[in-house]
Amino acid sequence: MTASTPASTLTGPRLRVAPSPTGDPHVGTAYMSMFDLAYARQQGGQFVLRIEDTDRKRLVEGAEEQVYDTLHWLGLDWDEGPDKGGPFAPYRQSERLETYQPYVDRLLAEGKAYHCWCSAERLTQMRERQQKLKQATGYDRLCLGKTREERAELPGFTQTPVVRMLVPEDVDLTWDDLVMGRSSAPRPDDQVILKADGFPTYHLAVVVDDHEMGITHVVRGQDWMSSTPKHTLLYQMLGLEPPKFAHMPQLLESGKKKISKRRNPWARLTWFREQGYLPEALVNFLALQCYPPIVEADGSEREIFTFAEFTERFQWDKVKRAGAIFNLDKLEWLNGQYIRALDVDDLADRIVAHLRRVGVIEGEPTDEQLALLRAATPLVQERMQLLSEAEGMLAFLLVADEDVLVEDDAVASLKGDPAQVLDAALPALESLDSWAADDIQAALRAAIVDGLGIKPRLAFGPLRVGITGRRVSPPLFESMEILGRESTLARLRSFRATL
RNA sequence: GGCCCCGUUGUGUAGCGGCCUAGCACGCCGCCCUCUCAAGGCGGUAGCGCGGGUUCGAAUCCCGUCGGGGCUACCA
Repeated sequence: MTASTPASTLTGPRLRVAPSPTGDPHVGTAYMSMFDLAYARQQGGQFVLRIEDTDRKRLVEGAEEQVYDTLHWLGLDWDEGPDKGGPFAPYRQSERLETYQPYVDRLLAEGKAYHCWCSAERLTQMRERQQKLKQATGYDRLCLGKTREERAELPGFTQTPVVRMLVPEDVDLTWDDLVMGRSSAPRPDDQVILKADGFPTYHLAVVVDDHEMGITHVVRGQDWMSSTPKHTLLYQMLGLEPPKFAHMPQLLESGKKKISKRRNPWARLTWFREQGYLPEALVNFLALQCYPPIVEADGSEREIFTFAEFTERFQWDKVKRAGAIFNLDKLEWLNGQYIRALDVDDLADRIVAHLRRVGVIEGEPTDEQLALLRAATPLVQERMQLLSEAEGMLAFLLVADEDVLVEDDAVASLKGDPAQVLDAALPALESLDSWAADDIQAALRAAIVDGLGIKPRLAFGPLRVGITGRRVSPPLFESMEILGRESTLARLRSFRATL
C-alpha cells in the first residue's frame, strides 16, 4: 500500500492509458492516449502507460510489444511505463499482485467486502432465472454473512472463494464528468474484486493502481460509464480521493455500433500502417472524430492541424458527446493532404520504408532503386492518398525492361493506330540529343501531334502503355526521363513488336 | 427486460434565443485545367428525428415521444 514516491509531491495532472495485451492494439487505445497526452502536456503533467494484464485467459504473446510499437509510431509517447520504468514501477498489473491484497484485506476486515463461494454454475442459473422473471440481474448475496462452513451446506459451493464488495443501499451513482457533465449510472450489484485465481478484477486493480500512481484524470470510453459508480464507491470505501472522469464518445462503425476488431479491420492500429496511412494524419483524424476544427483569427475553420496545435488549444468541454462514425473516406483525403505537404525526401523515405515493409523491396534497396524512387517521388506525390499506392504507380521503375507486364485493359484502351504512333515516336526519340522531359515532350509532340495530326490524348497513350504497361501512370515525359533513354527505347521497341 | 447515455445534410462538425432562407470539411454530381490518373479551381446536391409547450422570435430553453447506442461476467 506504499508507493515509492508520494503522489502529492508531483505537480500537474497525471493521466494514463491502460490497454490489455489481448491482441492487436485497438484504435481506441490510441484515441484515448491522444487526449491523455494532450492534456498532460498542456498542463505540464505526465502521461503513464500501464499494462492491464489481469485477465490471464486472454493474454496474447507479443501484444504488449505491439502496444509500444504502434503508440511510438503515432508519436504518442509516455513518460512512465513498463518499458521505461518510473517512480511507480512496476507498471504491469501482473507484477503488482501483492499491491492489491492489503486493500482487499482492509475491505474484508471493515465489512465492506465479503467472501463468496458460489460456483459459476449457480451464478449462471441465478442470472437466467432473473432474466426469465424480467428482474434486474445481480448477485443475490447468498454468501453474505456466512462462514465457509455455513455456506458449504448450501448448493452451488466451490472451494476457492472470490471476494465481493458490499454495495450499500445508498451508493452514490452520480459524478461530474469532464465530457458528459453531471452523470449517473446504474446501481451495481456486489462486484467481484478478487478472483479465485488471486488476481484482482479490473475494477479493483484500476482503482488501486490509479491511486497508487497518482492518477488525477481518468480518460476512457463511454462504455465505461456504467462502471463508474463501482469505482467511485471503491475510492470512498478506501477513503481515497477519486480522480476526475472524462468519458469519451465511442468510435462507431457505419452501422452505428461500437467498432470491433472482428468486424472492422481498421479497429486494429497496425492496419493503418499496413495500408500506408501516415501517423500524423491518423492522429489528426482521430481528433476530428469528436473535437471541432481549429478556428482561425478570421473566423474560418481549419481541420488540418498538428498534435502540438491540438494540445495547445484542447479543452474538455469542447469534446463532443455523441459517438462518431469512422469515416475512412475522410481519413484517406486527410492522408493525401499530409502526403502532399511532406518534403519530397521525407516522402521518398516513407515510400521506401513502406515498400520494404510489404516486401516489394527485399532487404536493403540498391542505390539504383533508391535513386529511381527518389527521382520519381515528386511525380506521385500529388496523386497518392496512401503510401501503399506507390507500389502500383512506381512498379514500372523497379522491373527489368523485359519483365514489364502490359495489362490487357491498357492495350484495350488504346484508340486509333498505336503502331503508327510508335513508328513515329521511336525515330524522334532516337535522334534526341537531350533526355530531359521537356525535350522529350517537344520531340514527341512534333513527331506525333504535329507530324501525324493526332490529338494529344490519343498520341501519348501507346507510349504510356509501352513504358509502364498500364493505362494510368505518372506523367509520361518525366517518367521517360527517369527511366532513361535505354530502357524507354527498349520498352517501346518491344511493345511495338507485339502490335 | 432493467438501468444509463446520445440525437444538425450520407459522414465528421460549427451553431449556445434574433447575424440561420443553418456555415465548414469529406463524399457525391457537373464544369474548368489536362499526355492518362490525380492534384487544384469553380459551382451544385443534401440536414436541425417527431410532437407539444415557453417566447415577439427556437436548431438553440422545457416536457413528451421516437430512434440509435452502451452496460447488465471470477472480460477489460
